[in-house]
Amino acid sequence: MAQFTIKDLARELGVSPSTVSRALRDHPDISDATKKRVTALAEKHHYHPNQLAQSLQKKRSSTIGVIVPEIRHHFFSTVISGIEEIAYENGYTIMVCQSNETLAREILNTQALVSHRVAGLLIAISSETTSFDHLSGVLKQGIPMVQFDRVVEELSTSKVVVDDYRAAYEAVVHLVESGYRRIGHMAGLEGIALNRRRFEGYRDAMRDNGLEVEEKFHLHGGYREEDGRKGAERYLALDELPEAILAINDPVAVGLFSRFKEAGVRIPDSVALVGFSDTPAGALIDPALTTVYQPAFEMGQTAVTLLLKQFDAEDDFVPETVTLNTRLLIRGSSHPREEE
Amino acid sequence: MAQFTIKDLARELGVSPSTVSRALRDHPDISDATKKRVTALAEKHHYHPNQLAQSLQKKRSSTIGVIVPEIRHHFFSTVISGIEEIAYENGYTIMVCQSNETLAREILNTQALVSHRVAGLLIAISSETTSFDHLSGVLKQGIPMVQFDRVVEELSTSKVVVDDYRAAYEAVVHLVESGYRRIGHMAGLEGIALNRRRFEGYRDAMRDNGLEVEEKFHLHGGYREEDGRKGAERYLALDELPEAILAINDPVAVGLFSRFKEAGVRIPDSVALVGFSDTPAGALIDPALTTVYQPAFEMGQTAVTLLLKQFDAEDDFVPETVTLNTRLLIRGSSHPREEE
DNA sequence: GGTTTTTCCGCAAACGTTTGCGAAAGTGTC
DNA sequence: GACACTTTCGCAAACGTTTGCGGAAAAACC
Repeated sequence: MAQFTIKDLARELGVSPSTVSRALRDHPDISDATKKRVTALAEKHHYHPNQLAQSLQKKRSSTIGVIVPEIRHHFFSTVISGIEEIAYENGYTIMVCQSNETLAREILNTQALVSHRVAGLLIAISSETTSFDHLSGVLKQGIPMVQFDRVVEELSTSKVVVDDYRAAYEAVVHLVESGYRRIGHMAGLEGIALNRRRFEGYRDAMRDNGLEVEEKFHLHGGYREEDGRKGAERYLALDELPEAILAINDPVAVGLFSRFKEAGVRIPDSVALVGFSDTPAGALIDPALTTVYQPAFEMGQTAVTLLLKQFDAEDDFVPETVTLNTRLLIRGSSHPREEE
Repeated sequence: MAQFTIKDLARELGVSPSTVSRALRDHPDISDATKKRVTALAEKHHYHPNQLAQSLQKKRSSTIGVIVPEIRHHFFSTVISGIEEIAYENGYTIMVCQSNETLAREILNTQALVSHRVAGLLIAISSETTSFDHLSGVLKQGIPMVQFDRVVEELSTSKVVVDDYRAAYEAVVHLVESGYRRIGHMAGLEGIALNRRRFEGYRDAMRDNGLEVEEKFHLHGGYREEDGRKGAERYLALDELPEAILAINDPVAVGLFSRFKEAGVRIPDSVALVGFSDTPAGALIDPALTTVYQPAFEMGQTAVTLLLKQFDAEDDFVPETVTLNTRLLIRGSSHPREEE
């Protein structure tokens, strides 16, 4: 009924628990004969070691903690998928928490994971996270940590990011080459490094092409489709629309798209759109959304890999930042402008 | 540097570990004075109990295991989100595994979670899962389990499902009322209860409306968009197309949609489409996809709730099956047929 | 002031492992 | 047959908790 333990095996075999333990771990001190007896019985009873006891004793668990803003967002669930994949291959299981984009929950999440003595922590911070005490706390406890996607630069950890600056820059160049000049930017919240980098890419690309950033076309908002719709409202309330908009991500772009469409604004004839991160939805809207593809699955894989590397390094470890390549997927929503 | 323990607190305060433990848990045997001293110091050192040790000692962990076919699928990541939400509120953290739709990994997943001595298990089985020894094994170990979405009827556990039969039935009725008669069904794999129930709903609705199920319009395939595209190929290879197709889920419907669109088949004029489960993509394609909305988030919430209920029940527990309501979202892809 | 009761706390065992150390056999050497 | 090794195993402590039990001191009773 209950769980089978080493002691039970030991009793049944008439040996000591330590012998069973060593036999199972193939310790040279144990004779082949008893090893066979032990493994046979273990097999028979479907014995699996209690990871809790094992972790406690070894002071090292086989669990990796993951904190993301929202599990159900396509980008993050894909990252998690990638994380699980590699973690699984290396004998780790993952504990997943979501901060719901709030700092308070993020703090509680980290505490919970520390309490569970995870071997390491993978995190993409919430949009509210501007103080990092909870994270440096984790580091101080000696728990390895890797940040991905949304990272705080100040913290000395490994990081996996994409080159947001370059991605945004290239997206704008593409728009310019397609004939769009008055290009707006529907940005995320201010103060977030990722948003700032994308803005800078946008700004510099504009400047380098002799174009001016028109402040009225530069809005701030959240990360969801709903925020995109709200943004569209604000654009519609202006006396004129930009020729193109670079959105902070795909959901926002889709929000802009659907609200614009309702309002009778034609895409891309009246307003061209470019998003970030290739959600499946983007490929299906009509016209399809031009977007910066971000390798979410690979990002998850890379994050764990860096963490595992840190596990092995122990002493001579130096944080590493991996920048993954983005790819601009050019589709209908930024179709070259017909000359007029 | 390392983790702070009860012993450290005890030493620093000059009391015994047991006193610290009791003080932290507000045991009446401890005086208010020492309770204050203990909690103050614990606060100061950011002490958090080691869950591993706690679980080991209490023989009861605060972790809930979750196994889904694929984390990155919208439906499942939404379910997981719902699970995490309620689990979090009740002081549980979740361990997430994906079976990648294979039985082999599902078995390893269950073993890993049993090894971690999860308090309970939530599972949606893989499409390969036709033998259940690994699951009955879990039950035999005394670990409570709740199945959701894809369930195996034979197992005596609580379940959360939607009424697939009725949902499919209603979808077909809607198509019939919209003027479609020769209705095909792009089904999932055979042998899966869920697929069978949807098929039966489809079949009975056809029969009750005096229509015939035409076998050539009844195809089997997987769950992904790609499978939908393959299905479309097979439909296109027929000498004629059905007037409408009920797809096993949204990704498949979207796959049908995009392949049909490429082939110049007009939706819904030539072929009407109905999907299952309301992925965001469905709302965005043009025409938007008529679909059976499945309350994924709520399904996750309900599953944990049932599990928690079972935790409390202990002795007098009887498995319970909750059937959540679906809702047919009628959109453009099944627009009433113009009379000819 | 003696007895009983109450208050407060510590000892020790336990949860299921792992591991250093020591000890009992067996093996080999001269 | 004495000695030194080698092989094979068990004892016991430890990981960080919790908890039954008992005991010392304080409080309460007559």
